[in-house]
Amino acid sequence: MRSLTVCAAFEEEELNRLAEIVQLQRVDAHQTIFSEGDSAMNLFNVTAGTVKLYKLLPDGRRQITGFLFSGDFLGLSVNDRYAYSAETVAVTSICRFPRRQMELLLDEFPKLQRRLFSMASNELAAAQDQMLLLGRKTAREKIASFLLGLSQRAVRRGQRENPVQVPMSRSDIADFLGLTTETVSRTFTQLKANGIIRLLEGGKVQIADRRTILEIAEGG
Amino acid sequence: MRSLTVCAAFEEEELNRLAEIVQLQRVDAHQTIFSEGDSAMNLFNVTAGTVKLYKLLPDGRRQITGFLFSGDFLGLSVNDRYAYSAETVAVTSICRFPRRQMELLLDEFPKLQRRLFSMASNELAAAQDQMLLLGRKTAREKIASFLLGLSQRAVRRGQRENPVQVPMSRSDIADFLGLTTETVSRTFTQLKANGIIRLLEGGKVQIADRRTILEIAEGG
DNA sequence: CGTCCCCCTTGATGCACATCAAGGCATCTG
DNA sequence: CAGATGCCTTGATGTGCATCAAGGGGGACG
Repeated sequence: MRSLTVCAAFEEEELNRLAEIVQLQRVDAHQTIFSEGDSAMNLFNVTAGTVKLYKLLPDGRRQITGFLFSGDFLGLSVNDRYAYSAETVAVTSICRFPRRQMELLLDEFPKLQRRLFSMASNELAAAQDQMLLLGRKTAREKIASFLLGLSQRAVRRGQRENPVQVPMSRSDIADFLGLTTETVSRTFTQLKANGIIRLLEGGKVQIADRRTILEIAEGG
Repeated sequence: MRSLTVCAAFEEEELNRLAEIVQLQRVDAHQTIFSEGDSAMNLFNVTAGTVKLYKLLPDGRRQITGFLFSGDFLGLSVNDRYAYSAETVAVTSICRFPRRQMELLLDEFPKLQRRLFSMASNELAAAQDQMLLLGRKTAREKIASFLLGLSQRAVRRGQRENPVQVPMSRSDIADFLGLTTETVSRTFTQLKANGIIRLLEGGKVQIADRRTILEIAEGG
């Protein structure tokens, strides 16, 4: 029960009911949680670690549609199938909610439903930002936006905004931003050379010049 | 009241209550419905015509995040501000729901909330498809996907799937697909030359070879 | 402790699409 | 009806990022 308090931001009464149906599990890095097209049996909540969501084209081209961190939900589905695949980036802990039982709870607690809806709305807004990024930003702007985004989300989770933790590989970043690993690498190098960022140990990135990176991100 | 039946797919009891707060209005082509950042006073439902949603970068670069047709909703907001701008593509009829009153109704009719949630989920799935398109598809694949998407949505609205109605300009298509008008135009010309589509009067496009265009869209 | 492997970086080259430019055609307007 | 205007198409050229290629460094493991 106690451990459940880490299970996202729910309220007292809801928590008790959620506790009855939830299952907490730890997942190693680079493990598939579910695949696109799988029957959507569960809803998940990340409580620690990092998860990536992605879609594939038949020839293997990949688009990562989002990274999830502590507090984020995944598994919302359309007509009972997952619309994307989910894989851990690092060691991760997730809460698993059987979908059927979750739906019953939603009927019982409209507030809960409301919260989920508001989360979906936020995701939708994020998705639109990402479309703007993918369709209209340059490589440099994409990387700047990406770093800022990570930083801002870290703050919302109560972590430090700088240096930014970047737990995913260059290849994952590339597939998230619609670039190649080489371009991602070159762009990092270039931002470093400009004194805008510093690459630290353990996948951390120090934002040395926040103002400039903000300008770059917005197309300045 | 009668005219309200065109206001999307709601149920008897809900409809009566919705009728009290709704306002139907007709809007000319190329009119702004609301702008990104505006205080989100209303929720809208398109009952006829076409609307585009878009986001801008400070230097004017534009990404259209979606086109809306009869039955589609717009105006979901995060922290009371619209996350994008909305503009009519052609003459359009929309239902307007004051947001405050809509929220009260949502509390009263959980089913209504459920329906909105499911719509948001669908939009989210569509947004992820669009990310895949923007990040990883070629111009040819983008155009093929775009035409198929329009065709499929037309079917869902009960219209004919072929020829496809394409009410938006080349420039709008370009900003939706992350291309330029020139590339859109050239790609149409090329698909026409290959005998895969035919360009008809009045912005209609005949899909001559559905199988091939499907293959192209999925990266075949 | 050496070797393998993966990830990252850097360099050289190529190409898909952008940019720049111009002309056609339909619609609008005084 | 002449001129203006907006949208589309087509051609010539440019370029940002992809592709191809190779080497370096760190962690895993025998």
